[in-house]
Amino acid sequence: MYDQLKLENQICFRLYTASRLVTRAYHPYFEPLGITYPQYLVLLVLWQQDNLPVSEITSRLCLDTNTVTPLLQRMERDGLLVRTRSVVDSRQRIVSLTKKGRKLQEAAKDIPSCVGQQLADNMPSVDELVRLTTTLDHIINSLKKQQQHLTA
Amino acid sequence: MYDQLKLENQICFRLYTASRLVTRAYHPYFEPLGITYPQYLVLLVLWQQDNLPVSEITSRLCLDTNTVTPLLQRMERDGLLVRTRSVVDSRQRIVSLTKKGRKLQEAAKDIPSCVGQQLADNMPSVDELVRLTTTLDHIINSLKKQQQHLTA
DNA sequence: ATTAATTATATCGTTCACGATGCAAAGATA
DNA sequence: TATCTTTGCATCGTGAACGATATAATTAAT
Repeated sequence: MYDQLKLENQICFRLYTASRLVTRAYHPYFEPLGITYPQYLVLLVLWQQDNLPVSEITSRLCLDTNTVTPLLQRMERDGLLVRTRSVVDSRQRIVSLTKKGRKLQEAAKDIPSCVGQQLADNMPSVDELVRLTTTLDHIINSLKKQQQHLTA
Repeated sequence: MYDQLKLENQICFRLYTASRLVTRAYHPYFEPLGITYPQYLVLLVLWQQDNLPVSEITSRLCLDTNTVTPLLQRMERDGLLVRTRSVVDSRQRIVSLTKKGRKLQEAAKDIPSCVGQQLADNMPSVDELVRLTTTLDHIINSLKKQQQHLTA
């Protein structure tokens, strides 16, 4: 039995599990709003800056168009946004929030603190969450560089 | 604009992205073996202890049967394992590795260190990875407790 | 021993992720 | 201007995740 193949020694498994459980913690808050977690991420981007081309959304979320395009199509179907063709470059699709999509921001503004509290509850220190953030950024930036041939 | 709704302030997004990118880092190693990341997790469990009921696998991976059952079916289809009915409790399905599934352990034993090196490369310190592990365990255990009504 | 409740797993439908491929518009080159 | 390449997005197929529901076997209760 190789020690490095034990489940409890896998950082990847911890990341994978933590990510799933945290997403699951958001679910009860999303359900009444009729959105999913990835849709929430798209909304976060657009609330911060509206009228973006698809490429900008994929870039900010580190996702590819084959994930984002269908995601945006469903959100358009649900009346959260519209996708218009750019006038300057008709290959580009400009994504804009509808009134409904913009209005959701108000309803969502308390969600992060609610989930954050759940996380902080059994947490030794707030400092730990700060360090977590820094470490995750290291991992993300490192892997983004190494995988640029895939995303760029 | 609410600060707590900015993408760069979301721990959840970092976890989600880090998890995806790390999984993606494993992909080149899995492809020649013909397995996926979740299938690798199942193999990790079974390499550690063979002949487990489905419930034990779901429990160790923090996944539900509606995810694991199809996963096991695909792995059985690919000849990595077999699912037999328990004699003592015929509701239970005992999952056992085939020769092919057991043999993959040899081929996989160097994967963790390869990916680990990629991670450690742009990492300030090894200590940081240790703290990450601890923090993720805190999050996982805390959320597992809170979400027990869903998984148990 | 029936009936009722619980448990173990399976099925179904929807929504991601993502590799591979396609296609039309824009830009570069000849 | 014709062609060649690149870019931006879309489509397709497969494999997860997961809520909801179903089914058969075990256990508990009457």
